[in-house]
Amino acid sequence: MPKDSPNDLSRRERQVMDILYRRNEATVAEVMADLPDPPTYSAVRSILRILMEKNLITHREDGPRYVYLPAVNTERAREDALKHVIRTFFDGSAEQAVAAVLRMSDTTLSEAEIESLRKRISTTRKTGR
Amino acid sequence: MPKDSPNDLSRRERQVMDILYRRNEATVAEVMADLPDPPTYSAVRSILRILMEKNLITHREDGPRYVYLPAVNTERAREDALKHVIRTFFDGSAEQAVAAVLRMSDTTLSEAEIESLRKRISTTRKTGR
DNA sequence: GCGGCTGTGTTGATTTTTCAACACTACGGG
DNA sequence: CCCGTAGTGTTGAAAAATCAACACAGCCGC
Repeated sequence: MPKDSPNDLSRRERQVMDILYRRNEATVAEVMADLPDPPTYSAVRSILRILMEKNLITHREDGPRYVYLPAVNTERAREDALKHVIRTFFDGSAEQAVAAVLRMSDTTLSEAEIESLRKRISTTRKTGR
Repeated sequence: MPKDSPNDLSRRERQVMDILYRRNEATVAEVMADLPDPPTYSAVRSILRILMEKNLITHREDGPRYVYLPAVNTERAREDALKHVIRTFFDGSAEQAVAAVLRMSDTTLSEAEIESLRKRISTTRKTGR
């Protein structure tokens, strides 16, 4: 079996990574605030330290404190996440997955968004092989 | 923060759940075969036992052995997985997520699949608000 | 100047996860 | 009939993850 990076993370590590992806970047306090069943400040910092050691995140200084952010290309992380879901839940079929999203989103996709997707699909169709 | 069931699982537990979702059901041997860095037969059974205790999977007897399968509605699990990815990586925008899938899948989506999506989108457009 | 905040650095205990070992049962072949 | 194989049930040890405590530094207001 190929290795599957996000699946190598522990529970807390994954929760923290998700938060960082969601917020793009965050301070310790922000991560802590978003964690379910938040542990102490110290504990959160421990997890961040481990993620640093694994080179999954970096940090920059923002005045007096650190701001943490994912080390990888966000684009890449997104693709990996989508691929994983498609493979795990939709038998590898991107089409099925898209169909499911559309079904789920009936009420939330705006006219404009749908129109833009229609255009994109037309384009793909022309250029696709 | 709302609780986020799949994120409550440990590393191995999640790996096993993913395998079960992917295969729909599996024997211990099959799960073991699909696990990265597979531990012993016993170890795999331990994880399955724990997942049973958490009511995340069930098993049925197939002749001499057990076949394990996810306890929940697959449909529901799929939606949850998609929602999680959309929320975590696409800022909650289903449209962006779909666009990313289409971009990724240029070469793998067949004409027929694309056509069927176009139809689906037209429909959604008519009935959606 | 100095006490209180807010932050980081580091260490060690606790808890959970992960794993393997062992005992036992059922079945099929020689 | 007896052995080997292929399973399950159960237990406990080993490793990893999780957490909290403590020490220290900088800054701000009084």
